[in-house]
Amino acid sequence: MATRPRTSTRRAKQARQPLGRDAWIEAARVALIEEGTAGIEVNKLAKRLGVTRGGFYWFFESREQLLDALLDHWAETSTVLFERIPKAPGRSGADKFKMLVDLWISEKEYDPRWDSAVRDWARTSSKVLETVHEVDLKRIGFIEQIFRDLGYRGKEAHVRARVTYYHQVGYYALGIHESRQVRLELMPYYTKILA
Amino acid sequence: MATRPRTSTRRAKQARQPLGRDAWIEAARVALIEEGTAGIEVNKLAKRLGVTRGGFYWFFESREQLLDALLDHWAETSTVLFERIPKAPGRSGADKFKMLVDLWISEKEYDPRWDSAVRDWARTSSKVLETVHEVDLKRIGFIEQIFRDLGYRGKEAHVRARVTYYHQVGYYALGIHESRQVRLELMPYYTKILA
DNA sequence: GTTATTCCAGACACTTGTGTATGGCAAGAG
DNA sequence: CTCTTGCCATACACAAGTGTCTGGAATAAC
Repeated sequence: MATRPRTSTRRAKQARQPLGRDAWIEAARVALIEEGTAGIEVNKLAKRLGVTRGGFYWFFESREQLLDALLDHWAETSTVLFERIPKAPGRSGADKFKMLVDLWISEKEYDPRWDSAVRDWARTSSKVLETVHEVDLKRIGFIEQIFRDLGYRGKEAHVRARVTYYHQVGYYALGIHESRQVRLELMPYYTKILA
Repeated sequence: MATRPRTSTRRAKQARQPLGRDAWIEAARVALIEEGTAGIEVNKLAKRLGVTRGGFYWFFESREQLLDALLDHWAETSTVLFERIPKAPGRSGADKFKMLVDLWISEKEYDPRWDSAVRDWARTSSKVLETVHEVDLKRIGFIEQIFRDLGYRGKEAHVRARVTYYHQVGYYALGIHESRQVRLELMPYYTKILA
């Protein structure tokens, strides 16, 4: 009665290294970026992690609960990068604007795909949409502060912040992949127009 | 042996009025907007149309073929609105810019949700992404022409067209719903900054 | 060295979607 | 009126996903 080779089924021959709740969330994040919410399937995530679904329900009650956790994760980590720019001590308005552009162009700390994926998700989930709105308003507020430091007042600072932010969101929404160099070449024009 | 009330099962008591291929595509379009590609299910569309899936496979070989038809439909009808603006006879650059803003704000001919939905779709389908890219480039070309009519030259016209277009895409991507009045109030600022 | 806890494998029942096959009504052609 | 063609209902087979349950291995606790 063919006993299965139980031991070698393990994720490697390494010592036991349990996944933990965060690993499932991270896998869900990647899946969301690559395939959208429809791609977040417990089976697929398990395969991606090199296990079966067995352990999933130890961490989460349901797939729905995983999605909630994923959204929370995004909300927690998506405003910090913008918040610290206007609050940077001893920097001029021009410096801060440059910091903002760098944040977007370098794409090191800020991952636009992560952002875009959540935004897609929001289009079909009012709950997610609400969260995204809150984050957007916070970010625009921070950018508006930058334009105030540049000397703009009132509504003009607000509209300039909007144009800047919406433009960037649109850029990512288009799914363009321009080289870093091309984007740097266009930067002076952007600076002239916006700031 | 309980014969079913066959006659009254019909979509109404009206005379027979077959759906036709386009009706299925239109239903798919609505479903895409409301729920994304995952929401495009043959069963749901049938329910929406008041029939069963019986007739679907008379028009389409598969669900996949419906999606292809839907993408084609979008590509065919999504550049025309932009194309005719720069080609409008006897209009100044300022007029044309205003026509562009009107096209976006009125949201009569141009349905931003239809656009956004396809863009979301493109994020997880390279085939769709390709089509969307082509459309975007065409549109930006038309807008660039408007800025040339406004007197801008070379790269500046190009970047201004980009900022304008990307900003608008971003605006819709954010899923904001501002009143027409609010948007009209902000318009002078936009005009000052962009044109 | 027991014992308990943590995490995972695999089988099961259930649900929901696709595509096929068959039969039948309705409307126009003859 | 008859017959053909267009369009739809319904039943069926199949595939794929979710959530539950049971058992078992690996590690930590004692």
